[in-house]
Amino acid sequence: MANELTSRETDYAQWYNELILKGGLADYSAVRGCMVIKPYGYTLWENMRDVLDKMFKDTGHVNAYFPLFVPKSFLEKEEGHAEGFAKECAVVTHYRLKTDPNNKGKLMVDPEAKLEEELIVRPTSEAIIWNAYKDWIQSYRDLPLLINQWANVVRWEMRTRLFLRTAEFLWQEGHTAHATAEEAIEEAEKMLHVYGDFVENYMALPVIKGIKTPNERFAGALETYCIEALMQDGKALQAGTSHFLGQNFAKAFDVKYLTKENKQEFVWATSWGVSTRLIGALVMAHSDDQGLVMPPKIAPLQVVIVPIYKGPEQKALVDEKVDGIVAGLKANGISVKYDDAENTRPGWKFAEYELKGVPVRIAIGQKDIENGVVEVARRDTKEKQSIPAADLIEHVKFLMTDIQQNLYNKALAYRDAHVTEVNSWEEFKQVLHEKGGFISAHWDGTAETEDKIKEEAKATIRCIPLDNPLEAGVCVFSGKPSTQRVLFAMAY
RNA sequence: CGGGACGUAGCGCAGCCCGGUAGCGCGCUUGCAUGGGGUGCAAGAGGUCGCUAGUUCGAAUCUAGUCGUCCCGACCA
Repeated sequence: MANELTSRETDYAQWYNELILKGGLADYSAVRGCMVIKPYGYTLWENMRDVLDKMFKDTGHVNAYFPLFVPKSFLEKEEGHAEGFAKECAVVTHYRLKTDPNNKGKLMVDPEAKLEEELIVRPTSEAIIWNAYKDWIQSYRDLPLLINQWANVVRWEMRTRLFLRTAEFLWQEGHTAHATAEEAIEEAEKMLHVYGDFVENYMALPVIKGIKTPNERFAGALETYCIEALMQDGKALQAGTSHFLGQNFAKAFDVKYLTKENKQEFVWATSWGVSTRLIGALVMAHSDDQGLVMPPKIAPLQVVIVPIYKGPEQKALVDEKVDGIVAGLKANGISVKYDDAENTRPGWKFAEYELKGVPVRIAIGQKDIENGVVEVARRDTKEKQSIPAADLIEHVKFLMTDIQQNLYNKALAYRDAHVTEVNSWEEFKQVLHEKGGFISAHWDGTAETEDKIKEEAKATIRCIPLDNPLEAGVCVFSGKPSTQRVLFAMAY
């Protein structure tokens, strides 16, 4: 075995990194904290993006594009927002280089090309977008304004990890403006459900929808909604967020509209986003010690066909069969690759496509042709089956939905087995360290207790689930009265 | 920002202690065989040893500096 992977049990973090690198999703780049997203990984992102984009459009949103650079003064306007992002911003101070007179062949920043005002590479686009909205919104007739942007953003993180936290990442950010608070809240909740729908139905990953505690809120938001997913190592991962921003940005950027009654009012805002981080979630949720496992609905490649033959005569025979299969699959909207590369043998290909997580593999050789069958292997269970050639297309269509469902069921069973109710601090720490997963526990509702728990146990409140039942109890840490359980976990 | 590791061929590494002009495996090229789970044999191509300065007849190796990347923690999507 040339390409042995580190197992999850041996070293989960290393297993994760190896899957990304060896699976061909991404590579480290020459720039600290920034990665190259390779074609296989980028195709995955495109597939995710296409589905989400359609969902956004189906809910009335349109795409636009705003500048990469944000004037520093814009970022300052919303105080909480500025504070939240200030320490991780890349800053442009000059606009020109020149050849260094003291160092032949080297370039230096031209000190005469200093910008009047520094430009910040967007860590998020609220500021630049709300500055534009000021001019776009005059009347209640201009509302709601429902805009999304697909973009890259930069956050100068201390420590980065492939897909989970890179200095530059790709994402979408929705920024909407509304006439009333109710409508804005409804929008923020609607988009949370769009995200939940996407992650569950396309990524095959169950999520818990909830709201963040004030401590964990987005900088500048009045309410942050989130979807939380559970990874195979028992740590939680925030897969998407949607924020009700109140009138904070409208006030900061003076965005008012005229009501029907001819009165000036500040507009109400939301923003919501998911990023390439979702790819990290996908990898950690479904993959195994043999490699990646891609859910069929968004897999970069759904079916791979490996020919098995001796000599050109057999190869020609196989080619002919494969032509028909490829056409049949494509006609059914299934992506397929016929890998007839000569420099690798079948066994190598089998292992390679398992590493890449291609949901279905088809092998065809002389024996199969004689028997009128093809060999079909599914990545999730690694089962191999001989299928009558005539039934192949239908069978593959069945596998696409069955694998998708199986991955979801597996992830759901794992998640459900890892939500634990605890009623004492001892129990809390024990479950957290021995079992992991979500811990449902009473909390007194204070930021102080939340901080102490974080300090002592490294667990944070992931969310207060939507429609959380009220239940009288005592805080697991402080012993003070509590009205409901919240979900704690160690998180990425 | 603290702690740890590393930088030598496309990739993974050895050589460094004890200085003498660079090697192994994979991959790549060509040929023949092989082909139902990471092929075998043969012949080839490929490296200013991260960068800079110093010591020396001579530096991948010793000294000083410098740049960069990764991993583990605290902070964050």
